Amino acid sequence: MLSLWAITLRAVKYARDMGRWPPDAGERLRAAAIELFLEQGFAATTVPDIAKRAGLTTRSFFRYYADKREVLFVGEEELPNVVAQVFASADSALAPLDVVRYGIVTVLGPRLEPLRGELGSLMQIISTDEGLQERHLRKMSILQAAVTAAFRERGLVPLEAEVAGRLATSVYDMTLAQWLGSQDRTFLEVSTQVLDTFPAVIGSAHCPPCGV
Amino acid sequence: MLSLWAITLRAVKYARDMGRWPPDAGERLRAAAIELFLEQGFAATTVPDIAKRAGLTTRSFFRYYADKREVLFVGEEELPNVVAQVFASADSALAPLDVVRYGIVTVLGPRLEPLRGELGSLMQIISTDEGLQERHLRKMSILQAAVTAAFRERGLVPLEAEVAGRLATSVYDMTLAQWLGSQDRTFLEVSTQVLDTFPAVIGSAHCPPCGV
DNA sequence: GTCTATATCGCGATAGAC
DNA sequence: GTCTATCGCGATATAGAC
Repeated sequence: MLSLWAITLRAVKYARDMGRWPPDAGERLRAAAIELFLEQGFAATTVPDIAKRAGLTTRSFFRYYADKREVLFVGEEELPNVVAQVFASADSALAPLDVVRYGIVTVLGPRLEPLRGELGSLMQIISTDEGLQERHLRKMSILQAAVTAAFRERGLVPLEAEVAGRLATSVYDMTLAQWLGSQDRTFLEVSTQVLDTFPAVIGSAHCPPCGV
Repeated sequence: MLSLWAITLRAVKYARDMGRWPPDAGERLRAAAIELFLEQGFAATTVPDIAKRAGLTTRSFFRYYADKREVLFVGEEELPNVVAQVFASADSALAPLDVVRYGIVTVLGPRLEPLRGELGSLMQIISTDEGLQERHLRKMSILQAAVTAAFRERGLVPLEAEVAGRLATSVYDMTLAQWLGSQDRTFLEVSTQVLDTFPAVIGSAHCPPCGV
């Protein structure tokens, strides 16, 4: 009975100004979750904790997120779009690694540079939990699949496309880690250093033009 | 006391019958799990199912494996040893990619070639479940860390070592997938093709000696 | 080995919004 | 009325505590 009253009162409270329910339930849940993860740690935070802070129930949490980890990976479904955007505007004469460089300079860098603080919080939480690290690896795997597909459409044979996709993903992942771990380097500075390391490690094996 | 007797009796019995049954509880649990995963699928198989088929209790399962996925990843802790074995015998003049080639030819190929059937079953199960794919990615990540550490001890600077570690892991992962997906190619044939794809994709981008 | 917290999800009911 | 977001209840399974 008491709970029925509470529901009714809350309903009345919101009916006037902003609709039946408080808006952006998903975003409120996400904010509450990140707060709690930072305060108490990921493992120590339960879904009921999160739901309570967001003013919702456990059941509602699972309507928005398949599991506790997903709140840290929203927006992932946009990755293929970002990849497509890069490839659509990239000069078709560019070598694979230069397509990656182009994408970082024109799209990834500008997008990520302003988000340093937020990304730092996310990666800091992720680093504390094995399950989250696995989830991060899957995210990279999804990105890799998207890049591989794009390189294939660009004309690379499947094996070359997958290699290119893996290279691109490695560059991204390494750059992100180095950048967030550094004090004052820009994303672009770090990315350039990472990119140039690949030919340095592999390049000595073979170079058709000069025969080395 | 009773359990001690049981263990002793079983040990004697198995010594006689030469492993007509799996030799120990962990291995019996693993065999039961893989059977059930193949029969009913990973998600549809519960830990009580596995324990029952192995003649043990749910509690016992968790004494041997941290979770349901781990039965498919036993032996992973040996990976760093394998890596160390390769690097210990590799000519110190070899370029990074040639160290990888050397390790595949001398250690990985001979080890994996006879296990094709078993590895095929494992990868087939893994491909059906997202959680298992994540776990596989973490296994690759652990391998990568081991290779990176080994390259660092070999004298590469950290960034180069990580690139080399990622390259090595990609070669392994791609080779495994291509090999298991093919009909009659050997692990070594596939690995050579994969290895040669890396310079082909990267080489044309930049070459310090000739400036191209 | 037993007990229990917690994650996850299916189902039906409810309360406005349109 | 239909639709949608949410709640409440309960069932199952995992996983860890005692």
